[in-house]
Order: sequence, then structure tokens, then C-alpha cells
Amino acid sequence: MQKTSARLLALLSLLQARRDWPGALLAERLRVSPRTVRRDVERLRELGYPIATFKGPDGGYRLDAGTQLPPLLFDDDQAVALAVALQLATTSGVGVEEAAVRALHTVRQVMPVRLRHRVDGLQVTAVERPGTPQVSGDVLMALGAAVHAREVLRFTYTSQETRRVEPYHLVARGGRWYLVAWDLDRDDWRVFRADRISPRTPTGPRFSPRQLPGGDVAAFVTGRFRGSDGTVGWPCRGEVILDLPAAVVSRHTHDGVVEELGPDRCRLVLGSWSWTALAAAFGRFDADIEVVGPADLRDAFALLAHRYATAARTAPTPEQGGGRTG
Amino acid sequence: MQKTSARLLALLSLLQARRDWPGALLAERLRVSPRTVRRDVERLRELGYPIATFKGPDGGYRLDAGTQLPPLLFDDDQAVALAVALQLATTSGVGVEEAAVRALHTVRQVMPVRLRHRVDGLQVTAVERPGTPQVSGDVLMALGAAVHAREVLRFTYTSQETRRVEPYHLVARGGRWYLVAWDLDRDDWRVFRADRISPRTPTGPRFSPRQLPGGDVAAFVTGRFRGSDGTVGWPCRGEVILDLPAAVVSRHTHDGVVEELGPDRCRLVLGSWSWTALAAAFGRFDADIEVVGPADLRDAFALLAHRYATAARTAPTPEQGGGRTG
DNA sequence: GAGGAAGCGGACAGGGTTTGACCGCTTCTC
DNA sequence: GAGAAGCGGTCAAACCCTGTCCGCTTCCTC
Repeated sequence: MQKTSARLLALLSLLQARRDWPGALLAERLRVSPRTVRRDVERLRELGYPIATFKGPDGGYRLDAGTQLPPLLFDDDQAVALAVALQLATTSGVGVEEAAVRALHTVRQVMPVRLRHRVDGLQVTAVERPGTPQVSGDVLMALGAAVHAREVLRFTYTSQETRRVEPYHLVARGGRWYLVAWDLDRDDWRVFRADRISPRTPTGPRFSPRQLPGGDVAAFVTGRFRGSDGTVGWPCRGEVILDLPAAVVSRHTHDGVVEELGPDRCRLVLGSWSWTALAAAFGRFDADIEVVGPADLRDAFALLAHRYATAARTAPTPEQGGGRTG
Repeated sequence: MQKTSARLLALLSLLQARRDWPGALLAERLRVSPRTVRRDVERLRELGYPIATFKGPDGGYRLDAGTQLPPLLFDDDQAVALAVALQLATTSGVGVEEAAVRALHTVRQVMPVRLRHRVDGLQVTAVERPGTPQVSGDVLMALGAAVHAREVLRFTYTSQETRRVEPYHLVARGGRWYLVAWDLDRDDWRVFRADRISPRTPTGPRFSPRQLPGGDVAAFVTGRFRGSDGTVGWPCRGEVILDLPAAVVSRHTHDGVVEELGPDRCRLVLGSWSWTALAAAFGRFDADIEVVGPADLRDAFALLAHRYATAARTAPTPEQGGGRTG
């Protein structure tokens, strides 16, 4: 058994996948002692692979990009990932369903039988969730290409205004696609919905990249959705104070901003498409509510109070079923 | 220097560089006996490399995959699908993130340059949406395998009850994973959340497949979510009548059951995790509410009416921002 | 500037692996 | 049917690989 060679190949594959690998983690993954990992790294270096190492915390090993690698093979995990990913792509919101099916089929063919079985055993039915807009693969390609080439992008947004932006990142989140870009006309960072973008050709000149505030795209986008601006995008938004720990509240809210005010007290900002809906949304937390504002929200609370009181007065129909767990 | 591993990698390179290699030549190049070459080839095969051999004169060894004429003939669409799917898999809710990255690298390697560029041009940042439970790849594999093998599956659900089911389909929907199965204990079709399943080994005997009502899994699952049984699974569920067209209501609800009662009147059944939350959920529709039942729901409406009235009486703080569109 | 986290690499013993040699068999082509 | 090429079993001896132990260095943080 050539455990060593296999491990060396696996090590290469791992080093490819991730920017920095601490030695201890690699040791765990490869099921050997850290000492052996060091030896393996040394071996690969002797074989000509440029593996850099960074000391100190956050250090680890890194395979320099642009390396000519031996043909690596799929391992079990990759097979599963392929099967899952490609079958899931059916609901990615990108028009690649059929291509994904074909790609899976193609890849399957170059797999060893064992992995092929693994893939075959994992048949997934992907069910589209209603309300997710579709992005065409071509648009996505165009956006991706502009990002990659660092070329100024011109596009029509929401089929009206034309924008000029420096595109930085293509982001997928919860079935939707976004383009993170610097808006040249407004001089600010913006997150555009990819499904509303119609790129115009040709793309503009190259730009020199700017620093994204915070540096981390994921954090930036998440921030746009739930950070201090997490509730923009809704026509109505308002703020209340709840007699609940912040932790409890944030467990039940996905799109608002929760701020701790005390052990059993927190501030909550939510957004919704109407004042009534917004007021109702605050009701889901079983706690007393103190409205901070705006006045529209207060009015909505008053309205709902009246409506709920009326509802509570309607005659009971006892035969209706109660709760039930499935 | 570990000769063996180095030689194995060298052998891979050689096989990659040239179409056919007679064993004797390889032996000479690698400075080992022909016997060792045969062993090396065997080793590579054990590692999964598809090395074909041709006997007779002009015979020799050939690496099937990874050569520049790979059987991996992706077209542009497949390349895009792979790139999208695998980068997206990061947020699939399955623990395959790193494996997906590696898989993408692996296929990338055996692609023609043009497609490789295409893949490289489409870099996606996948942002996880909070609140989506993770399913382990192993569990998914186990479920998939049982479905594939048509074997009765035993598992612990929500870490308490043990179930015996005939598994039929693995379904992904909106970032969550479900198992559609026939529950042997309750004698009925059920949809289980994969993240709550802990499969138990071994799986039971084979079963002969049943006909899924309706025949279409996608339709079946969608039906479970918004159809006649869409509200099971919640600890509390209740029913109201709204003064709104059914169409308007169903546009704003994804998990309840809407039934038309007239042009401007409909019945709505919803589920939630508490009576208060349930009552609040009904409030999001801007219309008068008539409670059908159960009594708990009515009480919750009364409670909320009082709470909302109190909230509406708190002193306004005018400087709070109003609505805004992004 | 002290402490700690992380990587480096020497030494060593025990145990598993690898190699070349030899050999008889099979398969394919001419 | 002969010859070329690959297949694979067996064996003993050489080889190497691994985990453990340990003292050093580097770099970050407090």
C-alpha cells in the first residue's frame, strides 16, 4: 500500500482548495502526526512544488498559484460535492439546468466505478422556490468576465437608468445574485441585483482596483442586508424596543438589526412592505413592545390593536383543530 | 528522498506527456526494473488513475484521463454550469464547501485552456444566509444510498423518536434538504427535514416501491409546503378568514393554505411556533380578520390587541426615520 | 518584553513496504 | 506458431516511513 503517495496527492489537492492550511489541521485531515505533515511538505518541495509557509498565528502552508500540478483525481468528498452541486444548480436561479445535468454526466464518466456509484446513489430532486428571479447564464458570464478583466461595466438597471460601474464581485446569496461594484456616477459602493442588470457592450476601459470597505466581500454584502443598513430596501421600516434578551430576538429574526440594551431588553429595527405588515412582524416576539418610531408605525400598531381586538371577539368555533407536531 | 512517491509522480507526468509508453521504456526512464514499473502502474490504478494497457507490439501504457485529449469534452455551457454550481455549493447547506472547491480545481485541470479561462472568469462569492441548518455530507450520502438501494431506513428524528421509513426522494428546496419517505409506523407519506435526521445503521431490508401520490416529487413536496398539509410541523396552527382576494393572500404567504371563499374573502391556515407568533403572522395582511379557531389563537389575538394598544400609546420620538426605498 | 502559538528539523527504534530476481502464463500481432 | 509484451506470484533483503521526543526559531499579542 502506498499510503504515502496517496497522502501526497491528497495534500496537493487540499493545498489547492484553500489559501492557508495550518499544519495541525492538515495533520488531522490526513490522519497523521504533524511531524509527518512537515515531512510531506518537505517531500513535495523536493519534488518541485512551491509550498510557502507562514509562521505565527494565522500561518500555515500555501501552494503558490500557477503551479503545474499532476493530474489529480476526485476523492469521495469531491464526488459528493459534484453530485450535490450540479443537481442543486437546477435551482441556482441561473439558466444552467440542462448544462449542469450534462456536466455531471460528463464528469461521471471519468470517475472510477466506486465514485460513480457514489454519485449515482445521491439523486437529488431540486425544487424551485417561488419568487426567485432568474439570471441568465450569459449575463452572469458577462458580469464575471468584467470583474475578472477589471473593466468598467455599463449596464441598464431595472430597464431604465444606465449605470457605469467598476465591478468587483459576483455574489450569490440565498438564491439571488448580486454584483458588488463601485458606482462611478454616484461615487459610492453599491450592490446590484444581477437579475435586473442588462449589460451593454462593449465594456469600458480598465480600472485600477479600489479597496472594498472592510476588505471582506461576504461581510460587506451581509452588512448591506442586515447591518446598520439591513433594513433598507423595504418601503417601510421602523424601530421598537422589546423586553427580551437580544439573543432570543436574533434567533427569530433574519433580516433585521438587533441591538442589546440590557440583559432583558433590546432594540430591533425591521423592514417590511407595509406599515401594517411591519407592526405585525414585531408581534411575533412574545414580549412587550415599545415603539420608537416612526409615527406611521405607531399608527399601524393602533390599527392592528383595533383589528386584533375585533378578531378576538368573533365567536369561537370549538371544533377547529389545535396544535400538532409532525 | 522517497523514491517511490517521486517515481509515481514522475510516472504520472510521463504518462501525461505522451500517448503510449512501452513498459521497458518506462523502466529505463525511471531507472527501475520492468517489474517495478508494472507495480507502479498497479499502484496508480489503485489510486484511481485509469491507465489502459495495450498488449502486443506497439503496446504500452496510456493514461486515459488528464491527457490533453481527455474524454472530458465540456462545452461552454457545461463549464459555466460547473463553475456556478461548485462555487455555489459553498452555501448548499451541505458540508462540502472545501470539497467543492477542490472538485472545481480538479476538473479545471483537465479542461482545454479556453474553457479554463471561462471558468476562471466566473468567480463567485457565495454568502451564507443565516438560519439555514447544515446537513452533513455523510448523512446526505446515507440517505441517498438508502433511496438508491431501496432499503428501509431507520433513523432518529429531532434526537428523540426513532422512525422506520421507506425512503424515496432526497429533495432540496430553498437551501433546506428533505427526505420524502413512507413512514412505516404511521402508514403515511412524510417529508422529513434532513438536518434533523440521524441515520442508524444498518439499513433494513429492501422494499418494493410504492406509488407516490401524484407521481411527481416536486409537486408533492411543494404541495406539502403550501398545499393542504402545509402547516403540519408547526406546534401551533390556526385558521382565519380574511377580507382579501385569495390571490393577494397567497402572494404573501409561502407556507400556509389559502382557500378562496369569494371575490374578496378567503380562508387562511398558517402554522407557527407560538400562538402569539401565529396571531402576529395573520396581521401582515392588511385586512380585517375573523378568527375561525382554535381558541388559543383567539386568546393570542386578544393578548396582541392589548400589547399593540399599549405600544401605540408610547410617546412618539419624531426624529426616527421613515420609509425609504433602495 | 514576556508568553504563546506555530513551524523546523534532528534523532531513534520498530515495523511495514519496496525492490529485484526468477518464473510460468496470457494475449496480441505478424 | 513464434515472438514481443504485459501479468502477477513468491521471497529475502534492503529500505523507508512513522510517531515520539525535544530543543529552536519566528512572529503575533498582550
